[in-house]
Amino acid sequence: MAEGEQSAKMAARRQAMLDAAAAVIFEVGYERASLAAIVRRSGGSLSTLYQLFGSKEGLFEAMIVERCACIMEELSSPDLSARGARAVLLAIGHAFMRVLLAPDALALWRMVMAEGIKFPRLPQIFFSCGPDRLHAKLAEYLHGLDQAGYARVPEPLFTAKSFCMLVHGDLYYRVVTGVRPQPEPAELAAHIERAIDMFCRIIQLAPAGEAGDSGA
Amino acid sequence: MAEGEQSAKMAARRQAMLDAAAAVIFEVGYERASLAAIVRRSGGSLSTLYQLFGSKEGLFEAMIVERCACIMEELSSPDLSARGARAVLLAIGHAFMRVLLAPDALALWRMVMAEGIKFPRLPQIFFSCGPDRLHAKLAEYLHGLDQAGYARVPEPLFTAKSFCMLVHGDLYYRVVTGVRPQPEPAELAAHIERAIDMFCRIIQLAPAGEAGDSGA
DNA sequence: GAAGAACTGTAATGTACGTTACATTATCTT
DNA sequence: AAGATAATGTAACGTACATTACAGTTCTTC
Repeated sequence: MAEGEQSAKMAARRQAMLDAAAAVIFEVGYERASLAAIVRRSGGSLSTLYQLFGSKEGLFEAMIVERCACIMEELSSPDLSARGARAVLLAIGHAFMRVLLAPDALALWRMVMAEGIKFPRLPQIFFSCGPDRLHAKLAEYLHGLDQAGYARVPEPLFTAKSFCMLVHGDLYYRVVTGVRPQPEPAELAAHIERAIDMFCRIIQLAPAGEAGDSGA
Repeated sequence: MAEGEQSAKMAARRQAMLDAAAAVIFEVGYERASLAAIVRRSGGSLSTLYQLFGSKEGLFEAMIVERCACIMEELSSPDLSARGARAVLLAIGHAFMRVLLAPDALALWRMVMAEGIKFPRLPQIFFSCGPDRLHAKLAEYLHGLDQAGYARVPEPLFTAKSFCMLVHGDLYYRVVTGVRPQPEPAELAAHIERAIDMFCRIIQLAPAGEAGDSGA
């Protein structure tokens, strides 16, 4: 049990350092984040940090990988339980926006954009953890709607990607760049509904609720 | 004429420094870019740089402002001369993507995302130079289509934004993050056409060419 | 063409920080 | 509980770089 305690404690320290790194780096950016500030926040020591992660770059990569998995997890299993295709799409849209607009997800995306050139693995990991999985699930669902005759989705994957584009829309850009504050729930809901309306016209989904109740 | 030559020469130096700053900063990022490297590239001297821009931050802001205006200019006057609404939308889509996918525009967008927290003016300038103007013009055009009865566009501005979203789509994200290379012209054209097809369904534009020849 | 201003090159300064080294303390094994 | 192992705190090292100071050079202007 002693050994277990040992590694458990080290694992906790490791996690604390990842959390501190995320907090500091997300706030000021990779280059401006100092390891001293991270250690000050996490507890432990600089020596331990170097032992666990090898370098500043190592810590950064580990932190981003961990954050990608953690933040994007919710996107990989969308909730398809609502009654009616439009309701399902609405639920997916809401879950999507809830994840995207979470402060950590905003910061993560900024990091991926900012440091993707220097750390090419990051965007790859980000896409495979997040968008790729969601697109695949969504495409599958849309294909089901098509097969069942409730909608016309000749290109499910492209259509799934377009769904995401319409839903996050201009709003996401403005929030992530900080030119506008987070939307109030009502505004967000209105935004999503308008996007879903458009999307339903794209796939020619019957506007009323009668279609798609068990579509996929 | 002597004074004119003087300031003309200084203006050229200033421009060279802005260009060099763009080249270096776009390549390695703001923090990693050294003023020495910029001066080495631009010619002139560090002293002149400080005289013209005051500080590294001053140079950076000036460079971004200049680049925003320069890169986004093409977007503010979309070409509406094509025959038929769908052809106009296609032309706008192509111009839009040509601008967005230019290497400098990709780098500019990365900078706005990366440094927007530290330099809040940058995203504001970026949006007002680029997206805001394009959205307004496009909304105006779409409203014209609606008035003429060629399409149904109850919310022109939101619809214009959605147009941009659909056109740049997932493709833009992947190129700007570097997870995929620039598309070949054929692939790009196919992407845009699919997006326009979808958009035409949204606004219920007649698929054939008979409508909208002088719609706006 | 000489006085003066503006521009340039280089060196100096101060600071911040990644990384390493080492002495000290805590933890685990037996 | 003693010895071995690992974690911590601190300090030192080297480097990179923004910013300033200054001496030399070129251009402007009368």
